[in-house]
Amino acid sequence: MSSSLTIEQIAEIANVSRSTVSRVLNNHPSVRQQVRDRVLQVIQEYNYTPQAAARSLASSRTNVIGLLIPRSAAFIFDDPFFPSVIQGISEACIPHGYFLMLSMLTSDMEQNFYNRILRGRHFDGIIMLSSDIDDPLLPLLIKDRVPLVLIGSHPYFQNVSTVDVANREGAYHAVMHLIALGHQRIATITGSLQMAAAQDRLNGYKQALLESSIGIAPNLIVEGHFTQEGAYHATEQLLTYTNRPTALFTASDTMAFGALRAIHEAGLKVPEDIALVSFDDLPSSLYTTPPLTTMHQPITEMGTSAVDILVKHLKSPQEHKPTTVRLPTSLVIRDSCGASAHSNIHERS
Amino acid sequence: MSSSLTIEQIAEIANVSRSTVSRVLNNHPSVRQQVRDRVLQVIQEYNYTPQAAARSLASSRTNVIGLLIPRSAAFIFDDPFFPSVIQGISEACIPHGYFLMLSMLTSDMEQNFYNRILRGRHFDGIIMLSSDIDDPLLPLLIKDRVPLVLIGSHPYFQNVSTVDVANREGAYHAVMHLIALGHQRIATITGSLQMAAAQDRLNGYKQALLESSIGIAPNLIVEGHFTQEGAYHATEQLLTYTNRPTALFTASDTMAFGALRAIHEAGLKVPEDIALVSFDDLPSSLYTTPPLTTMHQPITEMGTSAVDILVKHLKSPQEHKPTTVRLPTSLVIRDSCGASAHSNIHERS
DNA sequence: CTATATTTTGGGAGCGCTCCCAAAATATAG
DNA sequence: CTATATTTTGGGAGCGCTCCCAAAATATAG
Repeated sequence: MSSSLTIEQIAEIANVSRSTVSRVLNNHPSVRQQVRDRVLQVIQEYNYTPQAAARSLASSRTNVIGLLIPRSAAFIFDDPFFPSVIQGISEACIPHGYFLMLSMLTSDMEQNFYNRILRGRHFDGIIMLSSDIDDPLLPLLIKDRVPLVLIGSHPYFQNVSTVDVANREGAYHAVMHLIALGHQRIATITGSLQMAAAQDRLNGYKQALLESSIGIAPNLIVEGHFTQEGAYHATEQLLTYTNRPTALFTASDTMAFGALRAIHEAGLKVPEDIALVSFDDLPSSLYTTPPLTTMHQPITEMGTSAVDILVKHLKSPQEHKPTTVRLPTSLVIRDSCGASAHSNIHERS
Repeated sequence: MSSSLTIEQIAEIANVSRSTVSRVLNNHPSVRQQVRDRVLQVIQEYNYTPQAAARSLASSRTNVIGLLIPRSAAFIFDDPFFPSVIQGISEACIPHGYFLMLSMLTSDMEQNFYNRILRGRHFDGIIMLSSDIDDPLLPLLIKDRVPLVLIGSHPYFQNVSTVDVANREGAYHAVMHLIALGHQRIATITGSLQMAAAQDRLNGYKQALLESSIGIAPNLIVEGHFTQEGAYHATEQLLTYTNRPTALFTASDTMAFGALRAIHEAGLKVPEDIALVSFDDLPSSLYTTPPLTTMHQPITEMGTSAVDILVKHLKSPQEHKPTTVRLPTSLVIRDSCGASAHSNIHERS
């Protein structure tokens, strides 16, 4: 790579000291306008950019945010939910002047990661996505007071900044919608119950049934692990029952895709034979046959919001308090629930 | 964050010099085994990790690879192709000890990026994905001799390491498959013709027609911009013709999804009314109605391969020569082409 | 044994910044 | 005008490593 000038050389050309150039670079106010302009002009003319490593070493800041997803890359990209969050995070980093470092790890690598990356000070703070409830990394991060934002709340680490949606309430409304359409025998395919979001959505399902005086049938609750394949097999199982469910709530759109496939392959129709409501509102849920009725969650905004919280923490660490943001969900009614007369109505939840 | 020891302190504890610890950290051979063991034990015991910034400053290496995608994040994540490549890259970085920095930029940010990131030496080398033929960044990178690997070949910068598939040949075989099934009136929906892959696939389409003595009808070639929406509208247009095409080749699976939607909405059936062959073999192409016949390309391996080339370049820069890898494609025959008797046969191309 | 070659180790210098304190320049008060 | 307060600037020190050269330790030859 072509070598660049150093701050010292820029200073000499602009006829000021190293310190003054540094002040200009860091927007320090105490530089005369006239001097500042001259320095900026030299910087521009010589295309100078300070070297990240030198800056980091001197200031112990990196301007890098680590995105930590304790899952294999294969798993992450099976579900379009993750790319959407990453998009939100990536876009939000730019205006704040932060860079994004992506780390996907399986649990066996976590300890190693912790040492190499975190103690190596590769970044200033971490956004953690899709962690299991008992992920061993989380207590370590908290103990070491690493600036941290979780996407998806955690049941017992309360003192951490978190961005989340109202999972229980959302699931509750989704299932209530099916009940309002007259369904009584409603199955659910849950996500990995290791994850808080899956538990919360299952609880919303149960709450809706109980409040409507419909009993909870354990055999109508099947774990689908948040994957298409998992949901496919779960649906196959549900369809073997002689007393088949008339409606299904899947805890993610990706699982709805798997469920649809199993239902079609069984020669059944959605929503006529089995009504389907899901959770996520991924872009592609518009394009399934039939298009999905699904609980919209603002996935990209979750990413953006996490960056905003983390950056605020990093910029003024002394006045930092753990912040929790809960973004709203809203039911998007399309064809899969059988209420298509009301097509495209959004109900806030 | 909790503070860590420095190399100097580790050296003192292990009763050796700073230099010896450094040698152990960097696997330098000239350290007595006994001393090496003692140092390693101290490192382990005190959980020491060298600070990335200090290392970079002293060695002018960062151990970070930049993944540069000159597209908006929204565009990238519309097409599951990108996540798959990212997955391959991300997984390949780990065993080499490199970290991955993700940069998605729209073209108006490129100049700024170039200065801030590249001159700031945030990384040792770059993998560039999905660049337009006339992307202004590419000549800059080449001129500055930045270690670089392109995913997707470039028509006139020949002297760059590249990972690619045989796009023209793949498209040729895909279209030949339709011709072999008896189709004569075959349309194609192309990607952004700004991109080499789109041009190559279009050329493969043309070659197949010409070699089979089928004329090229300009109104059967429509640009779909590699997006679902673009292909949806392109298909709508194709379906208005009184002399409708009997077969369609879409240059990406994501575009096939859009085409399928338009065809279904027009009340037509695939493959009965219109046969469809596509390019990519994304995981979800298995789950469309009907499942897609599509030219498989090893997307994840493209990412892995790019990392391997780049790392080899970085580790021994003096013996580096631009390397080109062309990965094979193979036709996966499912139902959308109407040849389902032969279902699941793979033809190498 | 000694002289020489080889292996192993230590420490100075330097990478390019920021931070802090003191000095210089300038503004303000009287 | 001078004395003092305030703003602006300069430079030393230091961040924690690697790299290089020279010194020390050890192996080998005779």
